[in-house]
Amino acid sequence: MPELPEVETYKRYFASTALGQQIDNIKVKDDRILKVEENEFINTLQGNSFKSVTRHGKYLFIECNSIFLVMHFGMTGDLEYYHHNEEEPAYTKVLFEFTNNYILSYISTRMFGKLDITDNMREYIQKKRLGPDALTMSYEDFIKSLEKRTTNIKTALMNQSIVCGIGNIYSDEILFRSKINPLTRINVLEERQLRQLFSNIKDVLLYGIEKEGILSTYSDKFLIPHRNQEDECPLCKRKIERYEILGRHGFFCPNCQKLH
DNA sequence: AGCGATGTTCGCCG
DNA sequence: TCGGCGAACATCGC
Repeated sequence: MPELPEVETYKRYFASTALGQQIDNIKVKDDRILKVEENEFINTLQGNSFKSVTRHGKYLFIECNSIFLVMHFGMTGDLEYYHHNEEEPAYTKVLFEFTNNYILSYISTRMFGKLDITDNMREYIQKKRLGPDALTMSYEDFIKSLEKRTTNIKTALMNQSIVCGIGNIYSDEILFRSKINPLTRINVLEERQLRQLFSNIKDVLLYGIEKEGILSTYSDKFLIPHRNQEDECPLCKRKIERYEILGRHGFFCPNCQKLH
């Protein structure tokens, strides 16, 4: 499921369940999900406990034994914490079994997620060239990130090196609320628009977190409930349009989001 | 049955 | 080296 609001929801879920639990055993059901060698992965974590969890964009960094377990969820990742008497969730790739008889399942239906290990969170973020976290960045961070870029604003918002945490669905929502056409080149945006955009990034993501990323509960005033069906614009009632960019498809209102 | 999918990475080109 | 772009990746549900 995950863009930033979903990953923030996973973070809170993790914090209220697996955090602080001692890892009794780790089962790797499919080692293709691991970015490090399986033995190293297991030996580093087993016997220790999760001390803290931090989110940067769509990544979670979980402190354990003075290193960090890095979780990324791809398009179809999930976490489930359950009692060992209960059934193992479908598409479980890695199981963390705790001494309290509970188990955390790392789920990845389509294998796009990844688990990694790092001893330095900051270096890891730098090495992957991840931009500032979309939720916590300042306006100055945002502007600095966009500098020297020539691409369109939709591509920029989805580029994790520019801003970290926004994907296909939320970028559409943010642009819709900002009344900016997705194909607008960054360099033609005026300061007023950039400030508006920045503030809408925060508002949309915060709303998403409040809703725990459950799209079906989003207000009808949002673009999100009108995706996939060629619906009408919740503002002007004209037909929204489907478009394609970077091999992804999105939606926008050609009337409210004019290109200039 | 084929296509699309809330993501990242890699290789190519300028 | 860097930015932009498109294809590849793996798998399942509609």
